[in-house]
Amino acid sequence: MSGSVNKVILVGNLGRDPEIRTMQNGGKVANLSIATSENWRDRQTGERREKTEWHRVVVFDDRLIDVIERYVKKGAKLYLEGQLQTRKWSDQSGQERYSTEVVLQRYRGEMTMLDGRGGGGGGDDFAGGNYERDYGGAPSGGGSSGGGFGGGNAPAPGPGDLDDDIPF
Amino acid sequence: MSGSVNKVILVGNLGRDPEIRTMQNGGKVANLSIATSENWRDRQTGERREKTEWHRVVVFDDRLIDVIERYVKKGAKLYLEGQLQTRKWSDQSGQERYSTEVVLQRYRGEMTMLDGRGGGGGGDDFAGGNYERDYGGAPSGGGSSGGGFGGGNAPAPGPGDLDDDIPF
Amino acid sequence: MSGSVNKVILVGNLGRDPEIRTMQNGGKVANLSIATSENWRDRQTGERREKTEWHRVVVFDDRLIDVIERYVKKGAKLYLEGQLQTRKWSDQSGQERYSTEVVLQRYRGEMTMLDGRGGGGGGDDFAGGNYERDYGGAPSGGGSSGGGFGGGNAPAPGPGDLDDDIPF
Amino acid sequence: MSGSVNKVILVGNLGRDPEIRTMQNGGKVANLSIATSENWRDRQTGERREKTEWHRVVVFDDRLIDVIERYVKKGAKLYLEGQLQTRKWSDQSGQERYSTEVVLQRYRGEMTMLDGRGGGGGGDDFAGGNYERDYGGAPSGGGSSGGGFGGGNAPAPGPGDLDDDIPF
DNA sequence: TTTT
DNA sequence: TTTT
Repeated sequence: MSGSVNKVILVGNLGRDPEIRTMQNGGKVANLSIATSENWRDRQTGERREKTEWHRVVVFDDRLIDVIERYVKKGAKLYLEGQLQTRKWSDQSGQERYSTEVVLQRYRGEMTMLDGRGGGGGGDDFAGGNYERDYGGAPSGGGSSGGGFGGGNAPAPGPGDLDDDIPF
Repeated sequence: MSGSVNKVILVGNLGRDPEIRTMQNGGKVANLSIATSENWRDRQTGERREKTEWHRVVVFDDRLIDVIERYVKKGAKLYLEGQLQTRKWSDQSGQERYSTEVVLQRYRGEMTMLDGRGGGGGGDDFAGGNYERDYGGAPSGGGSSGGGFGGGNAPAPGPGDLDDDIPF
Repeated sequence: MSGSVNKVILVGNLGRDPEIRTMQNGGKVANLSIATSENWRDRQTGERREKTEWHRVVVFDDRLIDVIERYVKKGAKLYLEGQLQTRKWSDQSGQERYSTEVVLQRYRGEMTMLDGRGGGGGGDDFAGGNYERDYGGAPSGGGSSGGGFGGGNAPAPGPGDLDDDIPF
Repeated sequence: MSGSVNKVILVGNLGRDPEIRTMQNGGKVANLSIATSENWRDRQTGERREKTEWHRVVVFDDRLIDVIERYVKKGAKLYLEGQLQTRKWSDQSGQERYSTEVVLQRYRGEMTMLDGRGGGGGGDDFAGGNYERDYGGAPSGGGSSGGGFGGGNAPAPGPGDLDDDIPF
């Protein structure tokens, strides 16, 4: 189908350490179990209640997996963006089962660490967060610049040279 | 847990008409089956391929369900925003099964119709789309207004009085 | 227009304490200045670079503002979800100026605190994050439940009773 | 900063044809003007009101610009995902001005056409929507597969072979 | 102005 | 300037 979007955004904490395996083709897969929860006051009883939801997350992006291996542990708080996928599998008795996962693939998912962790180790090429934004190349060309829409846009200032003094 | 986010955004088409039921408590539930898909060219074979993903969507918001009943049919293209929920149930043989759904609840979900449909049937209080933004009350208070951040913000212009002539 | 979506999602840190004012109508407004940034390695020079973007955020939701007043300080990391709005104003010389802001209104915005802070000050009815999910009422009715789609959905288990033992 | 997210999601219609220019470096830039709006009933007067918001969108991704050149015209409905950027410029009188835009860069933005248009012309490599998902390569490896989390995940079924018969 |  |  054309014209579709399939996007999941999660912020939550890992319930256990990531599980990382190598596939036959040499690629890696990381499985994460992440919890989100919500609190509310019960209208009837006035009591405070909480409901936790657990999400299966599967990462197929080797660069993200590098970061996961180095920095992501049980308890870590993550921002994750991926796609919903339901896959069929057969249980031990041969019955068809379905499992729905949040899948992160290269260029189709993002991961950002939200606690201070990371950065600790000598990892030169990863400074403690937001790996996704680091895939290479300048993030921009950024400057559409120029004044009016359709006016002569400027040369392309490049990131880092224009927004350090916004007055608010 | 505090500090969590659980959000799903889907744009896709309904694979069948919505199924709407009334619960014991009088509330309604709508079940939608929505497809998203992606296309890509296979690097090996050079062939074009497509993969369709089906999503179970459950709506608990009576206002959205009103709209669904009136305007949403098989084939309709929708923007949906909800939360991931996995629930346990027992199959006929007593085995535990899990099902993951995208759940829209009041104030915790959005639905917008993306084809021209709707609006057709004299519906005064719904003009063909974006029901979510219609929950009542002015959408704004809108005007933070005033010039500088922290400067004296103005009275609150209210929606509709300021953006009809943006020069781009 | 029908069929439109206007959504901004930010995760970043406050560059200064929130500014909160009371409007003529008695409602409150909070102004936040939040930074996001991205890092990348320059392909030419091989140097690491960073670009910071500052965002004006305006909150019109008194419940969120209560939380902000109590818990949100300079340096705090927040998840914010709101809408883009551009408003016109006149500078001291009478010139028309435009300012674009991320606006959070009630039921049309979310805020979640992402650092351990909050919860500190005896606040019984707010436990350190995710205020948005706390607007009242059970978050669910949650249980579509039942087995098959269209099958007889169950009574509505309610949050909190089903997902503490998902086996993954 | 590490740990930040800067994301804008828009669904709306183009108010005019895209403006496409070639930069000095040979890259292209597309400027789009897209409208979103919301409707609500005024609580005081009971009247229906509508507020339209206009957004400046700047696209730096040549692949998306190819699609825009071929298929995107005034009136087109689009799903767009990009980042907020505010840039400084000087007006004719030398005054500093700021302009906030939604910027789509390669691998950091998405665009999906939401009306039936496109696909018309012989465009073999683009079938009428969702260009973003077409960047190349299989979208997956898709199959984490296997039964349990941490259990031996299967070979990687690949997209397209498993979900045409999900029973809901 | 934040943060790492 | 769009769209309904």
